[in-house]
Amino acid sequence: MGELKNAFNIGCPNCGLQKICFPTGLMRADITRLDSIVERKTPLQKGDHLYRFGEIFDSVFAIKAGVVKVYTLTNQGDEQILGFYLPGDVIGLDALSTKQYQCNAVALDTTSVCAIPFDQLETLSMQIPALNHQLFCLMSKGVNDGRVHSEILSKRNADQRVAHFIWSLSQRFMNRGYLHTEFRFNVLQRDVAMYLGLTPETVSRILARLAKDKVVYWKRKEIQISDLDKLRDMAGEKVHTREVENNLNVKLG
Amino acid sequence: MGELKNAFNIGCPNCGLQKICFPTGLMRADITRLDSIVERKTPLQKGDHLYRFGEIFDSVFAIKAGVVKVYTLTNQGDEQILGFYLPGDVIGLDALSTKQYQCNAVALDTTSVCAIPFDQLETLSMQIPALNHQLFCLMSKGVNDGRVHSEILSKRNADQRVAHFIWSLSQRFMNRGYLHTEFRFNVLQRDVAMYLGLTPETVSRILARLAKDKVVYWKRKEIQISDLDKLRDMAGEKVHTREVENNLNVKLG
DNA sequence: ATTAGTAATTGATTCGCGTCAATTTTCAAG
DNA sequence: CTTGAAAATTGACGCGAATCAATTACTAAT
Repeated sequence: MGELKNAFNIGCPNCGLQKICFPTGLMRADITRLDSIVERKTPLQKGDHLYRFGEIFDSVFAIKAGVVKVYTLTNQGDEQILGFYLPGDVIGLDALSTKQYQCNAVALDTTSVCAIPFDQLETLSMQIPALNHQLFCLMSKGVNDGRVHSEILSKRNADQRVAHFIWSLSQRFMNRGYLHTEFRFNVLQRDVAMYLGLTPETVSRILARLAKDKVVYWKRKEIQISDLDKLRDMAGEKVHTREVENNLNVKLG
Repeated sequence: MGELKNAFNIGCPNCGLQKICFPTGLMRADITRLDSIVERKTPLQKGDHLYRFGEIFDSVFAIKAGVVKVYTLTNQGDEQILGFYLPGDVIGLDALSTKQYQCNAVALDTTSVCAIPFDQLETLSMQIPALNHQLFCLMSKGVNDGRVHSEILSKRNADQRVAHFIWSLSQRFMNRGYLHTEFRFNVLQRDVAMYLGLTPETVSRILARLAKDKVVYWKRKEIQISDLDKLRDMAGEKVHTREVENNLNVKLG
């Protein structure tokens, strides 16, 4: 009982997510200082909101366990889903410029988060250059993630979108040190469809085809990837060769 | 001659873009310190690149005059256009997390920019909290702009996309204190089409209809908006009422 | 275990926008 | 001014994904 109660109460210095969360690149002493301002919340149940559009921005959130969906409502009333966030991800930083949350964030599963009051975080980051830099990096990554999403939406067809989604999900599980060919992902296909700018029917048909072709099996909350290479190819993911990048690396005189 | 030569050499303290660029919210003395690290470049010609994908990130750029297109190349080789940037906009901040520029940035018109070496900017921002905060805000805005773009791409049809593009462009000219119903915008319709995830043919047809309906005339580099309200409606832009926001403003217990 | 409500599946049909093709217009270089 | 290449325009046609509709499979609450 006591153990269970404290399970979600592990501090930053002992957290398994240090490599991908805030503390990346911080000294041990600095992690302790960061830890001192972190508020560890009791776990959220499925359907609970972390924040809603328009609320006064006070904290950013680091996810320790579970899944969080970030979305807005269009004026026609339908959801625009902007992302699904996993343990180690930090959300809420986009509210900064307006001092109000610009989106809604809801737990899709039992979810555990750390809340970090932003004014304290900002004060602390003025004293710890590495923390400040880390904050910049997190936001910079947020911009880039949005760009990838835009590219998916504007350039790829339905098959590529679904393939890319599963492939990139797999990569995220891998980066976190989890099994990346077989994992639990408790998100409705309906939500994935919306995220990809597709309808549930289209996603369902594509998943049926992926199963028939023995590439991916996605049933209920379980995803199993049988042919990761084929999946990457279908996703149209570029293989990063240093050559290509260097050829483009022509300086402006 | 001497005047012309110095026209692009105005310092931050006298720059007309203070309200929308970096100096927002800074004290006069701080602006002077910022000014001291700014490198004012000679104007770029149409087609010149500010930076290219993969180059080592060293500076962010504030645009003083002209237009800059930011884009990437997909593995199929076609352009993914991520935005058009106007005077007062700051670009390059997304390169931060990887230390390499993640996009290409090219001048579409004679363009004047300030380059700000990022290591110096970061050092200075550690000494000036307001500057650090402003940097956070700029990046936060970048994230939100990306989200708006994603929403356009995933939820709106071709007519709404084009209408929204012109309307939002108009708003940006307004915010900069320029004429917002009649202005010069030296960007190819082909590029706008790519940005909107459409083909040039589709954009051309829609512009023809907008002209027939006496809403917008876009010929060559000139845009003239005759019916801004109609345009906003067509764009499907939500009218921000405080009521709606407050209704959503339900705190999590 | 039963049941009601939500999600997923599958098929038939529709339609918005892309593709292809042919002119016309624009713009920069000589 | 001339000329050639790039951009924009306009029309005909086809396809991919949305929509509509009906059935089946889950899930959670009684």
